[in-house]
Amino acid sequence: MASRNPSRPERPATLERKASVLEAALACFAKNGVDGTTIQDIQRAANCSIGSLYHHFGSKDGIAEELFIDGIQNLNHGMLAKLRRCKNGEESVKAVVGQYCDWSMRNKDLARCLHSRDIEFSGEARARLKEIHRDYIGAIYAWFAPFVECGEVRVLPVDAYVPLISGPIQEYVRRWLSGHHPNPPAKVKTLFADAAWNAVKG
Amino acid sequence: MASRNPSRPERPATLERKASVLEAALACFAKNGVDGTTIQDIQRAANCSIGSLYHHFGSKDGIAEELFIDGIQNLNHGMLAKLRRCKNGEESVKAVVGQYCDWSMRNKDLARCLHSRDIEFSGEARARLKEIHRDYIGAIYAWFAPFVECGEVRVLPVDAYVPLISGPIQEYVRRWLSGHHPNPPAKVKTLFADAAWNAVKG
DNA sequence: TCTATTACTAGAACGAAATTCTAGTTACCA
DNA sequence: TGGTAACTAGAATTTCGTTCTAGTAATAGA
Repeated sequence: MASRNPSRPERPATLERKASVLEAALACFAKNGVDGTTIQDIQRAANCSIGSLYHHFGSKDGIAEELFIDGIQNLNHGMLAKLRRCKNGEESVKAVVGQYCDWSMRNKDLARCLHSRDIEFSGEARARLKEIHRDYIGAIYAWFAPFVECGEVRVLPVDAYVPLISGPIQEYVRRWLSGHHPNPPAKVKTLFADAAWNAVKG
Repeated sequence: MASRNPSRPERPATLERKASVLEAALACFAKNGVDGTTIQDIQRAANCSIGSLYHHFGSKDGIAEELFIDGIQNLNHGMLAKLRRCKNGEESVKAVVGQYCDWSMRNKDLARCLHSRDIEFSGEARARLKEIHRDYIGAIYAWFAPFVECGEVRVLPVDAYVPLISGPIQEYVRRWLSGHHPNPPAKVKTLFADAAWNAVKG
């Protein structure tokens, strides 16, 4: 998309407009889901024209993609920042659960967006997500590697760690977000953190 | 939908046709996702007319709904059947994990359908699902209640059991189905079953 | 300051895909 | 054997994402 890789830099007002569109879109997505909101909904909520939307984002999914990617990066950065303040494996594992729980409660709409499976990612976005995920997982494994080496954390198939540690809290949050049950995840945070630690401690 | 609540009973050939449509639709959904397949795709694959599809299912989502509901019921029945052959809490908890794993591997396409979030359920379908879920959860809790009472299984917030027991295997299967990693869940089945038991044993 | 370039806005036109409508045809029951 | 309702068929309509065309406005370079 030439329009999204301008040869001349963007104008100052552009960032503001994009941000306002993203905010409006997130509100719409939160209310009616991605598939349930039309371009017109977003257009009206953001007070801008169709042309403007397509100029900045290229497509409806482009908007969702940007929200999704921003959201994931925000979540990832927060997680790594939290981890770096931990002293050992136990603290780290429990921090992962706690941080996921806290972030989801603080960013309910965004969390709902990350859980929704109905964004048709473009090849470009898929590649970007893969890269983000690779970097993130790399950083996470690098952080935990020493704890595994010294025996504080069990040696397991690599694909097993994330489901064992984050699976329960993710599932709980997913159910909470979709209105399946009313009890916010704060209630089970430490319970699930303990369970996660039990599942992977050496 | 009057056409789906006929005042006169359905004809014998109807079930057959509906089944062939569902089969064709599942194949399409598995290949291109629910959003990625058109009514025409299904129509061609099932060798029937648009009118016929709408007569029997009311909408594209109606087809997806029926697959989804059939799938969930199949999964649930299998689970309960398996549980009833267990002698104690430990066997039961581990059976839940194992059965979910086995079923997902045996019914990959259906499992993918159950994990997909892009079916827009009608109010009617939502109600039906709620009812199915209520019955199922009721049966599950009834099965486990004695083990909790005798202390073999821990007392926990009710909403915590499912995520603690099934969260990890569900997350693992989800990642496997979406091609995130290539290792089939059989590899971690007993590992996750043990973890589940550890999380809830008394 | 003037001018060329390009970001940006706007909304009408277009096209694809879901759904509805109309016109039958076929099976079953009285 | 006639009436009724399930069922089939596909053309017409609608909805909605996207593209196109025609501008306006900011900025860089002369």
